[in-house]
Amino acid sequence: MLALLIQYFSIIIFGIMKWVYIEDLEKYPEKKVEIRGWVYNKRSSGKIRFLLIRDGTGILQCTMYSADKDSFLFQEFDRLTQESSLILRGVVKKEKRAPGGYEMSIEEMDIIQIAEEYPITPKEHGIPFLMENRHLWLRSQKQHAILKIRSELIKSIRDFFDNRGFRLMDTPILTPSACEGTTTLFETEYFDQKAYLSQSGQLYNEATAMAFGKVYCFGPTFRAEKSKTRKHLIEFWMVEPEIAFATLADIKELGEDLIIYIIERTLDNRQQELEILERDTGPLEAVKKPFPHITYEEAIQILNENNFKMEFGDDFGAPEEAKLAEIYKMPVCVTHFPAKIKAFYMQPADKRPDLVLGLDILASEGYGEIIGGGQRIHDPELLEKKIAEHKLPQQAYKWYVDLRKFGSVPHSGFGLGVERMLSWLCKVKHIRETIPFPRLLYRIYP
RNA sequence: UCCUCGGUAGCUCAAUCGGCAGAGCGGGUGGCUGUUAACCACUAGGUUGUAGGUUCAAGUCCUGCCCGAGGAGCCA
Repeated sequence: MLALLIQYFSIIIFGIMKWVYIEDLEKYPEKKVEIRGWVYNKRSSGKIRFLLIRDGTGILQCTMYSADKDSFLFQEFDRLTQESSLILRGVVKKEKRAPGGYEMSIEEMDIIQIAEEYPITPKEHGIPFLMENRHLWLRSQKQHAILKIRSELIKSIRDFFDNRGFRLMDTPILTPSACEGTTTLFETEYFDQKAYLSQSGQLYNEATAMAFGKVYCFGPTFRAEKSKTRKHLIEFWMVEPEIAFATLADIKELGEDLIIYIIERTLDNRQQELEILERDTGPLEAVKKPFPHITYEEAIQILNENNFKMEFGDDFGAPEEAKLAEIYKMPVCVTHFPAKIKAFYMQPADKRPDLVLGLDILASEGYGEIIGGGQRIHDPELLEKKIAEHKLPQQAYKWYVDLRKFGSVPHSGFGLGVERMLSWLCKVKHIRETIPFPRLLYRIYP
C-alpha cells in the first residue's frame, strides 16, 4: 500500500512514468503510464488503429490516430504480429467503447520482439492441436481464467486450514512401499532400493496428526492407472486434513465447511473469470450446509428406484454418481460403505462390522467424487488383522501400526482433489484444462 | 486393455456414386476516421498420417501399422 502511494505521488510530483499492470489501471486515472505486454489482436480502420495488448493481468485496448498514414507509429503498428512483445506508453482514460472500459492513447511504442506466425488464432481449434500447444494455449482467455481460479482455490484451501489452526505437514513424494496395495504406482530407483511416487499423504498424516493434533498436507499425487476419462489425471493435486480424536461426523462437517468456503471465495474474488467461462453461478450459490447425507445402502436403494441395477457391494460408476447429484441438486455425502470396496485402514461401523466409516462427497452437476475419506482404525490388533487380510507386507507397515501402540485415539481425515473441485467450479468439460501442464495417459508433452 | 470415431493447406473443415484438391480463418499486398473474433479487394500456400493392395482412374474401396479423440473398465 505504501509502495503504491509512493508510486502515485512520484508520478504526480516528478512526472516519472510508471510500469503498471492492466488490472491496476483504475488507480492511475488520466495518468500517463507504461504497459508491458503482448499483442492479443489488432485492427485498423483508415486513420485510426486499434491494438489489444495483454500483460497477464488483463487486456487493454490501445489506439493510435494520425492523419498521416506514413507516421512512425503507424509503420511500427503495421509490423506487429500476434503475440509480439512490446512496451507502450500513453494516457489511459475511461472509454465506454473499449472492451474492459479503459483505453490507452499510444504516445510511444518500443517493440521488444516481432513474434513468428502464432499458431493459435482467435478462431476455433481442435483438442489435439491445443494440447500439442499447451505451452501457448495458457495465454488464451478461457485457459487463463481457469488457472486464475485455480490459484484462488489453492489460496482459499490454505487459508481455510490455516485459519482453523491446522498445521501444514509436507508428506514425502518418494515412498518405500506400495502403500495401498491396490493402485498401480510409478516405480523408480532409490539407489539400491525401489521407491514409488506417492498416491496419498494420508498414512504419514496420521503420524503428524498424533504429533500436532490437526494437520493437513497439500501436494501432487501420482497414479499409473490406465484411466482415460474426463475425470482422471495421472498427476493431480490433493489436500488432505487429518484430525486426532475426530469422528466421521466431525470430518463430514469439515468437508462441507471447506467446500462452502472455497465456493464463497471464488464467487467473491473471481467473478470476472467465471463470466469469461460463462459459468452459471446459480448451482454454486445454492450450495448450503448441511449437504444431503445418505448411507451407501440408502444410495443403492435410491438408485434401484431410479432404474439402476445395483447390488450390495457394487461401487458407484460415473452414471450412478451423476444420478445421485441430479436427484439432490447439491453435493451429497455418502457414508457406511461395504468394507470390501474400501481400503484396509477404515474403521468398521458399530454393530455392522461389514460396513466401514468411510465418507465420499459427490459434487453436484455430475462432477463426481471430490472428497474421499473417513475414520481410521485405532485398535492395533484390528489393524494388524486387516493388514494380514489384505496381504500387505507387515514390515512396511510397522511404523503405521506403532501409531496405535503409543496413545492411540480415534482419528479421521479426508482428501479433496483440487482438479476435480476446480472442474466443477468452472464447469469445464475435461479435467485436463484445470492444471497448467496435465499429465494424461499417453501424453507427457509439453 | 476393450469398444466407437477420426487423420486433407499453419488452423477449422468441405470434396455427392471411385472421375480437375476447395472454402473460411491465419500469412502477404492494397483500401477504409471508432474497431469489438472488424470489414472490403487481390494474393501465396498441398508427399490427402504411413506401408501395401484393388482399379483405366483412389482423399474416397480393402489390409496392416502409427497417431489422436470420445466412452467403458480400472481408480483413498
